[in-house]
Amino acid sequence: MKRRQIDAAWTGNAQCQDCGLRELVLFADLDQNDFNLIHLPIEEITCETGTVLYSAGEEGAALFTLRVGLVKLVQYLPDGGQRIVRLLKPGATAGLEASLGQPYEHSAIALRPTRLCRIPRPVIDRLSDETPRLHRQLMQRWHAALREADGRLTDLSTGKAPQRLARLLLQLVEPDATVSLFSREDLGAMLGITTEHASRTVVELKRKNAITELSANRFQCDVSQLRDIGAADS
Amino acid sequence: MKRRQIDAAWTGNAQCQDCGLRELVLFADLDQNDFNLIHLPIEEITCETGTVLYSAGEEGAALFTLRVGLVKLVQYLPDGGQRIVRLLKPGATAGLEASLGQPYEHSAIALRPTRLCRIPRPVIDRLSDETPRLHRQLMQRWHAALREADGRLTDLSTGKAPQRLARLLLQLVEPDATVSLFSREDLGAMLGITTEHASRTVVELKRKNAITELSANRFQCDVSQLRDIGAADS
DNA sequence: CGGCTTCTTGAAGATATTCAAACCCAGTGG
DNA sequence: CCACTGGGTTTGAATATCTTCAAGAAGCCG
Repeated sequence: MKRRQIDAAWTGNAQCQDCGLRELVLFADLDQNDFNLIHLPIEEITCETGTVLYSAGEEGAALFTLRVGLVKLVQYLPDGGQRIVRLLKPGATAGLEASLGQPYEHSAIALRPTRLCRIPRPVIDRLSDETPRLHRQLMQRWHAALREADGRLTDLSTGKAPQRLARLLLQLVEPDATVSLFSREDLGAMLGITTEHASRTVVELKRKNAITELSANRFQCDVSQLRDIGAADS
Repeated sequence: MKRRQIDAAWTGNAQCQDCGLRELVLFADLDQNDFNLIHLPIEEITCETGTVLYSAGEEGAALFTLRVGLVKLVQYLPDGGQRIVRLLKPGATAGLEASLGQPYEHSAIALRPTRLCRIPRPVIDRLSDETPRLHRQLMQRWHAALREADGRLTDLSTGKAPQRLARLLLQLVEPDATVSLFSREDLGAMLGITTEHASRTVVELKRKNAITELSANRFQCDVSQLRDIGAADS
């Protein structure tokens, strides 16, 4: 897996006022006066699978809003292994710690081609001082992140491997009942199992026809069967 | 285990300005003017092991700051089992969701005799509107809760049972190298293993003399050995 | 076509679960 | 006082699940 830093992937300055995701993103509540407070460019970044948005321990210089794609937050374990701590979907925020002046706690890596907005910390600081409207949104973000984290524990770290995988798939299905899966290594790091066992488990669900491989790592899901498997292990 | 609701356990109204934990608690940054905004009583509550502070799904009417003791936040699984999502130690905050007007996401239950302050939501709302000083603290709380949650995943849901238990013990040791443990059932719910296996694992650490039972559920810890066990499984 | 990585498969052994039974201990009532 | 009871804990044995190590298959890229 090639890992590129994000320096070269600049797309252009964002037009937040016209953002199609206004409802979703951090600036949902801001008005025109608030936008006038922004004096630093908010970049819109496009990057491909494997791109490292930031690394654990770095100074938190910016915060990211995900527009398209999928991003993993990973923490490295004492023994060198990695554990995926959270998955970010469009509308989610990465690097919230930055808004508190803290270094990043995870490494953020794109799992698919991804588009996101990079909001420099000074912008957050400025807005934070001037408008309370941002606070509500920031808190909501913290809250959402925490729910995600709790859910990861109850959904993806509890029960047998097939249950966990089924629940993960249910979190990832598109409205058309398809899923793009990522590498078996990442799957293992998500579910807390070995790469090999992740592979076996995928095969097992395929054998049961709970999922059907359409093309490389794209699957058609039998949602109701996945729900059965995820709920109680038969 | 008897579970009492907290109605009867009222100790008195808190004197926040004089609070010995000012550094630790939510109101650390407030000044006299801010305190004047508080028009509802902040109760100081004392409760014993097993007391339910609040239950998942209830309207979030207040937020709690833990002064003494230990509190578990549990989420109930689809299959009826419970998983302990977080452990709160003195200085931590329970029920942050309340400050966003959301229902509680967990049930909070005391694992030991506990003292805490109950801050009604209107107080938070009022202060939130009037003083930005509270925001920083609230964010810090969210941040801390999130770190806790992430840590639970990497420390206590990864690796073999003895490793997990060792790491949990290290989180709980007092300065004098002793630990008060809770029930085997709760241990299992923390570590993601069965009650029986939790029991066996405790016995195993006792056999290795990594811990020594002083009295019922009080142990003397060999911290350095626990660290070894927690790091790599031998 | 190599050479590389990722995915899959196999088999042996380690680790955890399940179900059942024994145990301990505190509280109850005869 | 002692037997009885009920909760939580411990133990045992059989089984299920996961890991480990090793090797083969399948893709991908130069």
